[in-house]
Amino acid sequence: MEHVAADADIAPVAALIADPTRAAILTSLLGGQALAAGELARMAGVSAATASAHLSRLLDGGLVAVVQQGRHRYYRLAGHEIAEVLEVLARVGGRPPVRSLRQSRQARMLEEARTCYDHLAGRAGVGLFDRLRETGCLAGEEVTPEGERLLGGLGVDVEGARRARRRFAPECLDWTERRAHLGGALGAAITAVLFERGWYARGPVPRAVNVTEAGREGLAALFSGKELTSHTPVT
Amino acid sequence: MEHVAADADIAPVAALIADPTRAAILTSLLGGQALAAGELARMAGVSAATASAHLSRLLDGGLVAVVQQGRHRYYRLAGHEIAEVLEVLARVGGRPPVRSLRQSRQARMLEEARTCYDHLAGRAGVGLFDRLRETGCLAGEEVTPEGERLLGGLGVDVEGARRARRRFAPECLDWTERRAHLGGALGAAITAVLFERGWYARGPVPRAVNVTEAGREGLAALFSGKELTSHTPVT
DNA sequence: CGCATCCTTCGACGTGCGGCGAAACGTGCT
DNA sequence: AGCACGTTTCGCCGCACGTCGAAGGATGCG
Repeated sequence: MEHVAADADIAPVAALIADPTRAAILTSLLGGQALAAGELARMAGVSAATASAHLSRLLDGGLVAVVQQGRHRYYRLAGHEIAEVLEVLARVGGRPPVRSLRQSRQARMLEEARTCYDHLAGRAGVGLFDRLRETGCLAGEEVTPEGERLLGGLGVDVEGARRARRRFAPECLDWTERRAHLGGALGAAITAVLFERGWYARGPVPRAVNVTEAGREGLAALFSGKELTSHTPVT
Repeated sequence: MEHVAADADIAPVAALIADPTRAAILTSLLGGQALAAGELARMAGVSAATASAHLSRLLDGGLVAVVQQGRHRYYRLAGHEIAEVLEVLARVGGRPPVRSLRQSRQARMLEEARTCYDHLAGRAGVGLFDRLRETGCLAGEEVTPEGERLLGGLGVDVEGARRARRRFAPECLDWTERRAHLGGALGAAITAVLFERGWYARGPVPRAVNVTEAGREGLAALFSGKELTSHTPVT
């Protein structure tokens, strides 16, 4: 390299992400939750030994951080910049193959609404998140009294989610929308209710979901200030 | 992989960047200029055969694009998203040690005005391109009679550029501005004149250039409707 | 204490991939 | 046509790395 700015070596970092198993581990961690080494091994579909080796490399590569808790070791992404890298990488990685019509239809469905781990993502996911914020149901990582009333009326066990071992209401980066949607225990609880009520239904494509007619109406009513079971106006 | 996001495979893209030689090639291309295969081989410090293999993989990985010109094959990054990936990757891989003041100053200089292969790029480059379009000197890939008069008065050999083997007046994507500037034979011819007249001067940093006082005045006069040598008003 | 669980280290195996030289291909120059 | 040059293709070699089973610490529970 003679003339060009001697930039940072990007190769080592890229190499860490380049392995499919490590990539699976990292994307599993993208939700923001810290996961135990064993869980990550299962998710990536490799033995514990293999996962351990990968986590070791990711660790001293500075891509993940670890917290020991009892006999578990919980790994998480080392910072939001790491999530950024994965996001932008996914964007170009997803592109180039000029997908078939069938695939592009599926891709559009996934962009519209899908499950991310166990909560809602895509346009539907960030939309829901935005509305919860706008209406003052969510403030930071906490549910306001107002939100507690609205979600409780829906049938969401907010208290149960709060007691769960996972993080309560973390933001989860959405790669198709480049914005946050609701993850964690609360995101999962809400999503579960949406399915129970039949407001969302799983589609033919693996992670794709569709809003039902009932869901459209229910959500509109929910955020237009009407209670669901009773008729007491809000605010 | 059973439940977790099977989003876009980031691993294959990362793998393409993971090799030091390919990383060197890609960062060499980050300047925006299209470089010949042989040049890239020299820069990366490998044989032509090796570089060719890498370029081939980068090509069908969709990271670079190629333009054949005579017996040369000029490679460039496939798009601004690729540049983005490299930047972000460099951000986390590169020692967070914030760039020195000296380096950030250099970076700003490059954003303002630089040479892209042999023509003007950066804010100055796209600005010049915009003005040529606005004033009706350029229409598509052609120079209008009006443009011919203006450029001819400047001292640009438009006819010579038109006879050149390279493309006459292609748009060249500018990474820092994310917009087009003027490349090709005409872009090079104009840039050459700007240097001859002393309107632009090369700076201490490799590809950086600076507009001179004479250049500021000359360009202002040029586009305000005044001829340079004669005094015949335009339009 | 002793056992179970979780995680890591060790040793060994297979393969994938980057490297080069030589030859083939295509294009421009005379 | 013939030569020169840039680029790609073709073998071939060697190393690095991902994989696993088994053994070796840790830690928590009864």
